[in-house]
Amino acid sequence: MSAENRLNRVFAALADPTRRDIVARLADGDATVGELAVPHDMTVQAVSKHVHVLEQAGLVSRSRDAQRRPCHLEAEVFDLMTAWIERYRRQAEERFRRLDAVLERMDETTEQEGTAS
Amino acid sequence: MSAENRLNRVFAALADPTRRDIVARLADGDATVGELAVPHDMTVQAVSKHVHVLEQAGLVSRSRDAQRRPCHLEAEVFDLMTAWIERYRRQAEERFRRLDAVLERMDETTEQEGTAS
DNA sequence: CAGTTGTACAACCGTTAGGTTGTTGGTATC
DNA sequence: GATACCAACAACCTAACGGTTGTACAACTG
Repeated sequence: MSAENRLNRVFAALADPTRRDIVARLADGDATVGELAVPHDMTVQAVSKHVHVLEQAGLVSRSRDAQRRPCHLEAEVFDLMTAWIERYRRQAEERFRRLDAVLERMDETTEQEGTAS
Repeated sequence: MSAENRLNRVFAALADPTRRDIVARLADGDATVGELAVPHDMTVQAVSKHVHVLEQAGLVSRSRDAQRRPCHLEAEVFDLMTAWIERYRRQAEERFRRLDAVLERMDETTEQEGTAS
């Protein structure tokens, strides 16, 4: 799957508060769908769907323990997001830095009007 | 607006590749809706909707320049996401660290007791 | 074996999201 | 004032999402 597609799924997965709750719970330890469903006011099936979304996003993996299928958080996927975010945050900050420098120069020579876009 | 709601909107906003493209473009400098629409194979109205979503998420602000309304990237909102992500990444890593310690202790105990089965 | 538990699958339903077209509103420019 | 331009608003369509119910299957338990 492309990085573009992975980003789509990861961001979309974390856009839902129920799924963020599930991630938060799994950060504290593995859990089954049934256990994950307890604190949520919805059916186990609905939680199962949410887990499936997290699985498709690569944020959760499942194993097999008899009839149980514990969910496990794959925290490395977070790196994909932070990498994307940091890239453009830095780019924006770099731009601000340059813009500040320009404005400073304009202050020094207060005779021309700016053309900064 | 609650932090929960802000997170919903920010993650959902960045789940769309068109909107991530817009953010990437704006990291390089402010732009109008018309300019943002050029590289995208869709109508200006559609791009306008995407910008509106980014605006609601707090990722973009607009100003007024005659009949133009330039879009400006508000990169500080990224902090909200990175804070959430880092929190649970660290929690998961801490859990792994403790688990590793437990497993190490179990290895030591096994060696001491010899446990010939 | 029967019964219970944990989970998955399928069908359905109401709401939202992403896109279109058409129309309207400000703001230059002629 | 007439015209052209940028952008917003409204209505509409289709597809996807988040939830439900019902059924089914596999594995433990009695």
